[in-house]
Amino acid sequence: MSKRPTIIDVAKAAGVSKSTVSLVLQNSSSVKAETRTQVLQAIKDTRYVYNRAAANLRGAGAGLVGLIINDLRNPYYTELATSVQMKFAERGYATAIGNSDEDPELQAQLITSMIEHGVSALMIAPAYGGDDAPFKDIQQAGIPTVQVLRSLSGGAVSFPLFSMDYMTGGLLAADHMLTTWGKGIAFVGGVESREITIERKSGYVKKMRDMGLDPIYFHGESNRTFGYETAIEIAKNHPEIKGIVTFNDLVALGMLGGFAQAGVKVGEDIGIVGFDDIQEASQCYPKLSSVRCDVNAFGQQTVDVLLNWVEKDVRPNDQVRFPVDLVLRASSTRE
Amino acid sequence: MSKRPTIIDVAKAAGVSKSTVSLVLQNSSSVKAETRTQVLQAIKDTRYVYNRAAANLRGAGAGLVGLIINDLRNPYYTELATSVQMKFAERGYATAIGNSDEDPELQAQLITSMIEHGVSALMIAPAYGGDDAPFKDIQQAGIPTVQVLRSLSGGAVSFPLFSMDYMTGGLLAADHMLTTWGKGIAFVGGVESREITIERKSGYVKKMRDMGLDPIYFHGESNRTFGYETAIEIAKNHPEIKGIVTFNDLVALGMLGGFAQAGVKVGEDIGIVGFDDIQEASQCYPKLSSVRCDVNAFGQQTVDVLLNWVEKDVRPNDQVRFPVDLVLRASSTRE
DNA sequence: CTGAAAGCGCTTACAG
DNA sequence: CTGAAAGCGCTTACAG
Repeated sequence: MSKRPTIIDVAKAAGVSKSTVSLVLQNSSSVKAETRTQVLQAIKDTRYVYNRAAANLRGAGAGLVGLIINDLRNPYYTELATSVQMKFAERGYATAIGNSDEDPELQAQLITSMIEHGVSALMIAPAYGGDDAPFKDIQQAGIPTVQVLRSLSGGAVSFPLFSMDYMTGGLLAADHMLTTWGKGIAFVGGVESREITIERKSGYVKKMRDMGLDPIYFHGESNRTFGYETAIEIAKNHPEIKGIVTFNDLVALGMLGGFAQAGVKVGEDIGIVGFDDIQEASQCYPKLSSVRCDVNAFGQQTVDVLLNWVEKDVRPNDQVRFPVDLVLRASSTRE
Repeated sequence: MSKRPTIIDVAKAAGVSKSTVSLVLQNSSSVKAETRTQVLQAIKDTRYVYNRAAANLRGAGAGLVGLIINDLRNPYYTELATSVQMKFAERGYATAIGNSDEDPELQAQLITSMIEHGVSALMIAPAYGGDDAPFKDIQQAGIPTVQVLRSLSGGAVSFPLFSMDYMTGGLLAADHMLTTWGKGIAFVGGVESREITIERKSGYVKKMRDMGLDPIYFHGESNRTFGYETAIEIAKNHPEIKGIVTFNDLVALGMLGGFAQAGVKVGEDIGIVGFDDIQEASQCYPKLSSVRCDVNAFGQQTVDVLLNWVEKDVRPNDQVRFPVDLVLRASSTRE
């Protein structure tokens, strides 16, 4: 209805040609300061808003990047989304965040839509399953893309992977638990055979095997509910289990509730260590030991690398792992 | 690099004109089925991807909507984002989610960026503060916009507000607490004098006043940390407080941790009722009573109304309130 | 330092 | 039911 003013309206108002306005818009240094000021004023006056679609069509970068997350309900990913978006904003890019909710169909739709909208780069924490047609499309479109925190197993297409050193994290956690709570250490959470599950339990498995022990698994969805239910199950039927390493903090937090319900004292009767060290880990009761993954720093640095790829055509390494460490709190340290 | 195929390439491959391809792309009924099939095949063959920028420029809707959330770390808003995005996807729109993180500057940046990218509609859970220039821009651009779950106080610009019936929620909670735990009922959380705080505590305040009681407030950030700290403070210095109504579940959840730490038994020594009924409320220990706001249904319906505005030019009412109810669980019911 | 002109990939009346 | 032509609002060499 109220037609948006265009670059031409601004040019008229400022008494220059539209080329000059365009130059001002991109901060070109070849415009006289005085002219520039006039144009800027005209932009204000006309309430002009830049039309990305037109700019984009003509070949300019869209200034748009896409972030696709597999589970926006998980604070770990939410923290990633937050830090990534801020960093992108800082560098002048708008971030379109999409939540695939672990659904490969939705993920495909999101990817298509982002390509259509002309994103300059893509960061994806992939959902599992589905075919890799959408990934092929990304590749075909030549869009710089990294996968983060999770890797797609095999497949014809592969993007550089930025993730945490989950193996070491699991090793640290398992070592600490074995030392503090004896041999009956179980691993809880993670859908079996998924790439990410294999990674996250690898350290635990290795440590157990090294000690000549058999790993004990309770695989399942990595959310609070599964943790809650598994805690009750363990309290009832598994007196041999003395300590638990979880797939992530969400599971651990759920277990805290389950054990409380069952009257088992965490940090006394049984030890738990989580994974991710989300904020809540230090705000629950008892406070949760956890493998700390500094997702904030991770997000920021990954953005920098990705934008280097976009702007300077520097392709990153195929795999980058960020270090993790173990934070000890009441849930796993007998006092 | 690998140049994206255009509508012309497809036309060539299919042996038709580019107009026909365009028609097929928009599912026009005036294309012969046979021709359509050919074109579709050509699209597959050429790995053509639609270029929104071009379409958008020529006047077609961008198929893009924007959702701006004030706090992506709060599960309540995350659930909203999830349901809203899915509903939009169902109706053929891509959703760009942005997190203002309660920062009016960032919010302004997000708004500008979304306008530039030509969103067809905007849904905003606003951050407070800052001037309303960005909102004026939205209005000027004529973009159908609703504010959700939070209202901007006053201001020159106003958009239809879709929210919950917080007043009734507070009334129900306060009534229940007064009946079950006696007169010493406090309200915890919410930054004083913010519109949303006033709304969320209004029911509690009214109920207390009606009973001839003075309201007791502990205002602050509405997160776990504040809840945790306030619980410890109350355990130490406020034996007169027997029950608590919180601003939201996050605060209540934090208090659960604080009281556990302090050795106060929630549901026995003191009662707590939360607000929002996020998933975690039924998965913590003790389970949390809460004012249930069905944010999922809310999100879906709000999307429908907003898209009706976009597609059929039906402007919604200035204010719509969704009903809430009280869910009783162990945290507030003495057994 | 600034202007005139071409063109990005679509959609949309308008003919046929 | 399909094609030829104009135009959306920018950017980008190219002159001047």
